[in-house]
Amino acid sequence: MKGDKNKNDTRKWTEQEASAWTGLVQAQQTLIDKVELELKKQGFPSLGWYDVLWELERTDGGILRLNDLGKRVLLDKYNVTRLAQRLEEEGLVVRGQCPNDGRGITAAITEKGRKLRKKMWPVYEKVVRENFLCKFNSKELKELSNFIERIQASGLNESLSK
Amino acid sequence: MKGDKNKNDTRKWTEQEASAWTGLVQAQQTLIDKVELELKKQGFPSLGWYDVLWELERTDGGILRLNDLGKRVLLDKYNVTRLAQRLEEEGLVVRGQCPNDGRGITAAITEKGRKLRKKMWPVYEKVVRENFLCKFNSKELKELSNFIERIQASGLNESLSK
DNA sequence: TCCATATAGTTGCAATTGCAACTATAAATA
DNA sequence: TATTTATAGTTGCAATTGCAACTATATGGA
Repeated sequence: MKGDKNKNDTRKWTEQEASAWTGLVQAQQTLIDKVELELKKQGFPSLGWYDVLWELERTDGGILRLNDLGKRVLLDKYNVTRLAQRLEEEGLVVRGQCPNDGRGITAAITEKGRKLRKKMWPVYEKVVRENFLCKFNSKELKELSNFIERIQASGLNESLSK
Repeated sequence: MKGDKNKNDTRKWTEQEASAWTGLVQAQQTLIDKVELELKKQGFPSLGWYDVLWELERTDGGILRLNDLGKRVLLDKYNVTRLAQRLEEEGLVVRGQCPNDGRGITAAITEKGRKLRKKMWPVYEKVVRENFLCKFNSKELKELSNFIERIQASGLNESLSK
């Protein structure tokens, strides 16, 4: 552990590297912005709400612990707490005690929640299709997916906590 | 405009489509989260601050109008106003009147701003390299870039404003 | 069993973001 | 030139997010 300073040290990026990274960030951000804009334009809640409703709906029984929910939608726990609160205030979700674990709180999607999600879907799907999916054929989509999976595969030695 | 309802209408997504989209969103989010976490851990300001400083620094003269700045970092105008304020409070940027246009406000990076950005860079670059760049060789990176560019190429008929 | 530590969730407060209304200058046009 | 319309930026207020401290239950030993 001595003279290996420039092993993984700062380097100036190649054009390729810079464009891949900034492109990835900006493309995703722009897509998300478009989805959010369209949802709002049509009077729907944000994508964050959609994500939670969808994660619940796709789960057996439509119920999840806040903790699990948070992991799936990449939210910090304090934000899960509050989002669940807001969703409950709107009647889209019901909170309850977790049966096995005295610490656990569950969120279950309601009928109203399911209906709302279903109405939001076409709006969401249309934006993503027209701005993303439509640009790739099936083979390309697979290649892209493979690249992306590689990104997600955990890093060198990074902790995966969150 | 009559019976063309299901032309671009909602469809259920294929596995491929779903995984490409959610993968893209989650991968980018996870990467950004890691960068933010590491910056914070080392006592630096957020990525948003970095982006602004970098856009200024890479510009001739280190100066930009808030409007242009906002476009480059994908921020809404009211957020640019405020971010510029905060950066100025920290002495990282100086605001001024735009010479040509009476409405315009400029932001110029200061020496302190340049120094800070330079110190942040290795932290930022390390996270991106170890979690993203290192997973692709040069050829793959080029392919990925090409895919991403295709996403960015404006959609069917979308307005590009923002 | 008792204690230390880890995990789940909540909450107060500060910072940031989003929305809508507002001011001021520029540009277009009659 | 006078008038309308578009653009640049700001600001008050509400909603959301981030941080840190806190409560309560679980879990793993001594």
